[in-house]
Amino acid sequence: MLDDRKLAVLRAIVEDYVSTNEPVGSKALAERHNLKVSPATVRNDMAALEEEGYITQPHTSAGRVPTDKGYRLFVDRLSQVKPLSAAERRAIETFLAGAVDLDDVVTRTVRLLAQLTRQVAVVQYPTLTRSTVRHVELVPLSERRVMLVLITNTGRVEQRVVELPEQVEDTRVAHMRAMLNACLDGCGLSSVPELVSDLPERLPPEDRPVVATILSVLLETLVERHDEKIVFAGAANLAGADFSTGLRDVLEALEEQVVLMRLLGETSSDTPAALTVRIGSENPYLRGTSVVAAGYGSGDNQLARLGVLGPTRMDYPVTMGAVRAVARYVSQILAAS
Amino acid sequence: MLDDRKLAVLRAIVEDYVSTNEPVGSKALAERHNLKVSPATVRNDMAALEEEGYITQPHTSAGRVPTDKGYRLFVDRLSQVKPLSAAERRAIETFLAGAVDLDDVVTRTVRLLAQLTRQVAVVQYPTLTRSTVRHVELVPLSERRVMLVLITNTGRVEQRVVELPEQVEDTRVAHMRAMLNACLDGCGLSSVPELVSDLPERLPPEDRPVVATILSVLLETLVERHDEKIVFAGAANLAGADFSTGLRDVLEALEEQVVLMRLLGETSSDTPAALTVRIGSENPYLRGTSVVAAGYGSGDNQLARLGVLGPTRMDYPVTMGAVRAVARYVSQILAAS
DNA sequence: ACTTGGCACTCGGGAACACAGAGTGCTAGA
DNA sequence: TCTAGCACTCTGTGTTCCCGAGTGCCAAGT
Repeated sequence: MLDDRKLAVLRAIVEDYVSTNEPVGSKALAERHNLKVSPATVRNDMAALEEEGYITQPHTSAGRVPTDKGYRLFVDRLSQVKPLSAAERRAIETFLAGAVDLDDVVTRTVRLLAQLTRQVAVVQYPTLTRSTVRHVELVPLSERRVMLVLITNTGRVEQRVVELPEQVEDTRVAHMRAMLNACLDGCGLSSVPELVSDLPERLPPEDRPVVATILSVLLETLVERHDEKIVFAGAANLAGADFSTGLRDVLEALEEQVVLMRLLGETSSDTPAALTVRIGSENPYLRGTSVVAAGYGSGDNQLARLGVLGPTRMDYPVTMGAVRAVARYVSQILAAS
Repeated sequence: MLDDRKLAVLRAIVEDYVSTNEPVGSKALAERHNLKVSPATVRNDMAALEEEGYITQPHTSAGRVPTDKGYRLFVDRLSQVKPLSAAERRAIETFLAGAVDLDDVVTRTVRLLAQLTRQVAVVQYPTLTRSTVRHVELVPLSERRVMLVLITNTGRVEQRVVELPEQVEDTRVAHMRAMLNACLDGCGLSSVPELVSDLPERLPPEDRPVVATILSVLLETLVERHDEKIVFAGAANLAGADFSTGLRDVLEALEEQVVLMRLLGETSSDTPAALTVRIGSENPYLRGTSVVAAGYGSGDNQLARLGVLGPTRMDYPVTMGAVRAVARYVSQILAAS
């Protein structure tokens, strides 16, 4: 049904349309790409492609524009991820190397990605649930208050103030801290509820209410932060582009953690680090945009996702190259720290 | 030069233009506000106001539009801050009361303000320099690495990983922690450099290199975070409004911490909590926008600023009311925690 | 069987134009 | 000092017209 030349025509249409932002006609197409056939032939192919739903014309007697289906075919079969230039790779490396803590890594990453792709970049914070406890700290603030600090192996720090039901001396706090660390150190966060479930029972009765209070806050922290934090950058890049769904909708989606999460998508368990591309109507909520995302994380376990969001009409090979490269570098950084 | 009626005319022009977004003419003005004079008289007044530079006409034979100078006069002398409704106040209270930590307070505040004003809200994190040390924590991560955690009285937590020059046992770490806390607890952050300057000398020689390393990281943290973190929300509200300086510029400014900082302005030392309004060209960098800001903080010392950014054509009385109210509530929350 | 050139057709977008309406400035009168 | 009237000047809108890019289709060529 679709011979090689028709595919070549589709590829050419996508490439031209992406670079010019104007519907591309048969004549211009035949000469710009050396297809070695006449415009008339191209027209026939275009008619076939349109018949199949890969391209469409905005109105009669205008050039053709790729449909979501067309982009999909292009991404899947007609294009190759374009690797970054050496200069770009160096820039990434040096820029990310300067990060001092997890917050900084994430902030730098999202800015870097935005600048590299000239789109809106989105980065999800490493998921708590898949990381492990590195340390639990109890800091006495006053007689009846302690601050609970949870440090994970990804460098993430969560803290909460705990109001204690009774007055507790510092030595007892220190003891509880030792207790907690002995119990939890190195364990996966998802197994924490299980591990602490019988902890109060193993303690002297007088400690139980206090420890129970602390544990309830700890568990609450785990649950609350279960839905993950997401940051974005490069909103200014939206100014130029035009979205079928208004600019307002896009900006609103960016500030809605939940929507953003859905857009980034879940890490598919089989090929965790692979690039995911969602084109136009394939996206939940935001149908006028495309999302290119990838998982990242230290070593084998994927911690979270990052990606960019842009108009359907984007340069997929380049964008995919940038996302993939950044995901890899961030993974390296996290693994090293 | 400007009698009462002319001022009334100016006020009416500002109010009408803000609500309709269209140049306001003499006829409509004379009937909508009961000025008890004829359009012709209003025209004369308008001519005078234009002469003085308070209003201008986009083109001959269109209505008048306030200039920056006109808005300035309106804000300074012709309007009163409009207090929030009881329902709004309750909403603020309940919404902010649910915050669990400082991050949460800031996030909720910025969203609240954006929703309340339908503009872009900007909130600066409480300045480290004016807060005090509540606790310093050293958490051993491995033989040669500790995590330094700094907790301030505003609930802010800064953490850094410190690479030690030599292997250090946990007991020594505990000792250093006690040392540090004895030295710094309750002190203002700005006095930390001074306080720790002679600390190594008071220690046994074998501890000096390690402590010096830790201190250098501590000081670095203070310096680096000196330029403060700023967050914003409500960018979607920009979609409708039109800015003389392109939308792109505004979005770029929002992502530039430095620019944003300049826009919020410094807390004027004499009247710290007062509302600051910068109109159009009074703003550095972004001249097409207005900024309404106020300081906030627990008790007397102003910790940081918050505010909104919007088109010059905004409803100043309402916006100022919202900013003032939110600043007060946040201050309360911070003082209580 | 596919490709090519030719040709008539169809729209969108821009230029030219006219026109109504809103608003102004000015002058003369109350 | 205010008001009424009047002539003038714009912008925005609607209309018309035309050009050109692009198409679909057909018949001829390879």
